[in-house]
Amino acid sequence: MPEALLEPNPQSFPSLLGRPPIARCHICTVRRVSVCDAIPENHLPDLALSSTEIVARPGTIFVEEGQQADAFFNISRGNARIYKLLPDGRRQIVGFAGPGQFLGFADGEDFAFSAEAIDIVTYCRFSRSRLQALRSRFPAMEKIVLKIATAELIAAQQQMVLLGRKTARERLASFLAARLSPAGGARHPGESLILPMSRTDIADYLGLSAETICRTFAKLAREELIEIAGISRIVVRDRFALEILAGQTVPVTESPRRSVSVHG
Amino acid sequence: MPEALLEPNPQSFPSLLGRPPIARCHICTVRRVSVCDAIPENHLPDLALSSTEIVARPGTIFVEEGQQADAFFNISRGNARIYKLLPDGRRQIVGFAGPGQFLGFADGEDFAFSAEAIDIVTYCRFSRSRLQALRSRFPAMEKIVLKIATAELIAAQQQMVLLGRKTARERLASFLAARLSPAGGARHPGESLILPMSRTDIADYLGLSAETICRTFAKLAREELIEIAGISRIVVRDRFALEILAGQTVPVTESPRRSVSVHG
DNA sequence: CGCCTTGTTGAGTTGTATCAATAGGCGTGG
DNA sequence: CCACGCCTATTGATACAACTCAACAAGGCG
Repeated sequence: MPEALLEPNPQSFPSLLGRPPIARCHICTVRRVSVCDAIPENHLPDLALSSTEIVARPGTIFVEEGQQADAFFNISRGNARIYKLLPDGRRQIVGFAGPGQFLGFADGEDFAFSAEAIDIVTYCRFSRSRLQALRSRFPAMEKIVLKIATAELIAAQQQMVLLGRKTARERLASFLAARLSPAGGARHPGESLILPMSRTDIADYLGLSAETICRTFAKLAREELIEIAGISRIVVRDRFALEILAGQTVPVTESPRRSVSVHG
Repeated sequence: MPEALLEPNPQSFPSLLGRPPIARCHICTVRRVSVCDAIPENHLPDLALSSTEIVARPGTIFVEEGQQADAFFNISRGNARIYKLLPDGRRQIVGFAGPGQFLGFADGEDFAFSAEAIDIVTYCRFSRSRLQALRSRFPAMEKIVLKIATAELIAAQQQMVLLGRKTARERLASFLAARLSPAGGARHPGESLILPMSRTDIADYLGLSAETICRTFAKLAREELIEIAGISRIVVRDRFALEILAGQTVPVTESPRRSVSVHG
């Protein structure tokens, strides 16, 4: 692995990446799309001093379910899987976190999820008390945090529909459709998607087996909705068909039918 | 239906229930377990004037997915199903809301869920702007709202594990276990549960068919984990076995195994 | 007392999981 | 530069949990 930046430390380590910490937030590429956007430009040095930048190599578990929830995290580079385990090891991935993603919502004392680096992940760690202080000083941050929690809740409910009521085909279509550029955006004839996670990760996210993911990818490719352009690159050939399959369109106003058959 | 309180209005209607509105919050039975707990006693009249109390009869859809999200709701009596629909009518219930429950989190302009009364539901409606005003005046409310959103997010992630990775048997056990009095509480030899929702509701909540719910109830009863003491009353005979089945116990610290077989 | 909705049970089907074997990528070392 | 080893992906064969369809029972209400 050509990671000149990484130390022998087996897990992860604080890193200044060669820059004075006080300027870190000024040059942060995800600041404007993260919680940190709540902090005015002239207070960025405070923000930098309130957090620690950490690099985690692939496979590093940097948040663990059951551990004391004493910090929040903001990912600046790379991708992580967020998951929960059953006692016998069955895994459900509840989300993937990429650049700009805020992590750390906890109900009680402990984290209810684990987070593991998929590729090389760089993130900032805020101790709970430091973030608390920032939230008091900058009320905008309180609002942004609530906004993030709300958005995650809505997304989680959407995922419940997927897990509870969609077929394998519909699940994979939903997964791909959600990763395309925002709906209504430019409709390129073939939009390319990079999937940093493994087939097993996708399976554990969609509540399926890795084999079913493979087979369903292959089927969608045979039907020319997508093209498998590499192990982690998918070209979307028919975005419209994919979105219809995903069933994201708002249902018409009509009295709800219960327990509708999928196969009828 | 012996509902002397209900008017001919087919949907729902504002109601003062014969009391001056200004005193409504003082006598509210769920105030201390809801967002309203953030308002000091001496400001309760303001709270009462900021909201409208409404009664909805069974089957009334009082929040509809896609409608403009211009209000929040707090249930004071009764039970509602919170659900999302797919275009062909398949339904996923994302939660049941009972007394004290706060509703109305929305990401964008519109509600992402519908809410329908199961039994007679009494709720208070706060227009978005009124609640905004209250949140500005009483910072404690902002904190409570965030706390509620966080708790819902954690619960939603837990439900994703259920929908994505548990068997029918485990799902039903989880459903029942979650409805028992808090873990570690008094372990009555036979705790009685009242389920206000139908088998079909339970099915749409657990991502199963109504038939599977019936059969699984029957099986758990044959094995004497529970007793079916009426169409909506379940007596839990072996709480411990139920909780083990549910798999709520925190997993041991161990490297996660992916895609573990359930049947092996 | 009979209608109508909801719940229960049975029989058969099927989507997806499991088990198994092969193929493909990629880094390491000869 | 190619062979080897290891891990992930893919494809095939089979099994089974849960679904669908269907018939009947139970309960509530007019």
